[in-house]
Amino acid sequence: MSDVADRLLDALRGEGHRITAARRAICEVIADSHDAHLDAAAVHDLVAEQTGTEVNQSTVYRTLDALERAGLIEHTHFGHRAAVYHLANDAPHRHLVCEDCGTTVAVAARDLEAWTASVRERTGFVVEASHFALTGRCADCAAQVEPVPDRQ
Amino acid sequence: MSDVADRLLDALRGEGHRITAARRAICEVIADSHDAHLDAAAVHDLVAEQTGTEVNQSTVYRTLDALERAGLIEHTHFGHRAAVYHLANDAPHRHLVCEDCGTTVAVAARDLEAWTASVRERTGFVVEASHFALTGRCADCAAQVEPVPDRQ
DNA sequence: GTTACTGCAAAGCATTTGCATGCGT
DNA sequence: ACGCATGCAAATGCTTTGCAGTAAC
Repeated sequence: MSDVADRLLDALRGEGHRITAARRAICEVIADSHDAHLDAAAVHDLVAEQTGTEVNQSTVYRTLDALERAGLIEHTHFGHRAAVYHLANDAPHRHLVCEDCGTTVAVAARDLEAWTASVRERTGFVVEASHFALTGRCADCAAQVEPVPDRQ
Repeated sequence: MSDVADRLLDALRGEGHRITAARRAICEVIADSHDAHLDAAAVHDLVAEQTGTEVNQSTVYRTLDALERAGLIEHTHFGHRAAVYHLANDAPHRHLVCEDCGTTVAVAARDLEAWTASVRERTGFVVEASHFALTGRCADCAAQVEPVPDRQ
């Protein structure tokens, strides 16, 4: 269907993997989901919904793993919830997750660069902030905790 | 024993909680551990080692939870590993965890403030970066991946 | 015809919870 | 004596894994 799905499948094939109905279906869902952030359960459900293929959850995990090893997708941990997957070529961004309501906000990766660069210089540590989301409180929830937030 | 442990116990008592042998032992371990970062299993084991009291793991969790609700300790998630606990009055800092070897590095909280302030201004989101560690690669592991890291 | 992929079920890990007993107050 | 705190075991949620059958190459 979508050329994105084909690109994923071609890449898998290129790594010597076999193309199966399950993988085709999973790649289609991933390709269609665009910038949505799906967890493994969501991928499983969407595969059933969109393609009519019933794929075992283990297979979903294994396929997502294969796609990730191939550098095609990446996963991010949103707080305590299940890991979410997205295409690797999305615009680099960091995720902020509200600990109260679960709302997520994306911010451009670049804004953090000054800080990560200085950390790297001082400690040698290379921060890869995209794998784990940053947590905190969204505007609404922060307002509830602190009704009249001073602009500091 | 330590006055820190007594402070913890007093605070618990002040909140209407009962002081038991288990809580006394757990507070002693927490107080002694100072700036170490212990997970629930480590607390459990240290309690047995240091105080000779065999406390059930559930009790450890429940006591740590009580201490946290009272604002006496805080917990942080280090990557995929179990949550670690530390006294709440430690110097504010952020944790960097190496995804390869697990090494942790602490950096002062202040350095991130410029970024969190700008995020708050633009999106209203209040970043609380201490609850989840930031991940990446420590100097050694980064060097292995990229033998001659250019200083960018 | 290989052997990678799949489904299934079970295990893993950190953490939580229901319930009956026991101990602090 | 009242009821919170404990131990125990089971349940939870996400993810991984062992195994035998099946299908892709």
